[in-house]
Amino acid sequence: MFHLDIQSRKPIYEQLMDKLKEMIIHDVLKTDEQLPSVRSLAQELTINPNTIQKAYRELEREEYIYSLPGKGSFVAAKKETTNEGKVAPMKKELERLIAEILYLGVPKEELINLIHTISEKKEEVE
Amino acid sequence: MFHLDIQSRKPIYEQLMDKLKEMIIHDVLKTDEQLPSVRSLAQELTINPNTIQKAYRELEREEYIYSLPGKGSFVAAKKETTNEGKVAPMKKELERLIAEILYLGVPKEELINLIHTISEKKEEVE
DNA sequence: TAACTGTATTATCTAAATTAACACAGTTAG
DNA sequence: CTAACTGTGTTAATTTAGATAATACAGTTA
Repeated sequence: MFHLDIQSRKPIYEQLMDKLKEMIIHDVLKTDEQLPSVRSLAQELTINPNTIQKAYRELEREEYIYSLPGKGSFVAAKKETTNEGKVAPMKKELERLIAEILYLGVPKEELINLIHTISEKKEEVE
Repeated sequence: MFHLDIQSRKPIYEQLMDKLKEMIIHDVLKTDEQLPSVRSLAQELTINPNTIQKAYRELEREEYIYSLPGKGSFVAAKKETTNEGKVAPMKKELERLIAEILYLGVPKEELINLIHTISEKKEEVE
């Protein structure tokens, strides 16, 4: 299903969260679609089930997925937050990253194009 | 000079790198300006000198600063890289962040405005 | 010479990430 | 009903990165 980098400085459960978020955001995983079970995914990726569950727990807390004990874990319906408490730190991080990339000489047009490209891919889906 | 969050999940040396990069990028610290010495900054922030040095070493590796043994550490001249090996992973991270923020319901215009704002601040300086 | 600089080393402590080995309860197909 | 799935919880052990502590050495400068 995916490939994780064990050597990476980024924790495995975060890498997994990123991958799953990406698939949810890009509608590769559809609303109410069932995710691989904790144990099967652990076996497939040859990592510990507890690590998978940690990722699932966090994704549930962030409302990207929901879990039904005994049944499985599923993709949650999209939920427009605009919750500033949640979005504000992400904007802050975005700002930092953009400033640095511009400083390194990447033209702003390239970044604006990036936004448009991602945004169009988003509309394809809705 | 700045304030660091000891409780943060982000390592202290990375927080320090971010703050210094920000000041260099926004020209608060000018080219060839001397940075606080490892020891004085450690004392001011009440953190270990080794932690400061780790930040400085990394910043030197990324060519944001240069160090002269016996003399001090100084802000490096701006260096347009467009070095894809360095910029590519940052773009990847940017892409991830933008996709998530858009998914959460922030309008793309807001992000484009952000780019313009940062970009203008950048031109003020050049 | 004294007081600064950066740099390096070695040891110790701590917290987070990960693994391991379970257990318990709800669900479902045969 | 049972067997094989699900998610969830717990407790312990291991590993690793980050941070601290205590020095040391060499270059710079007033």
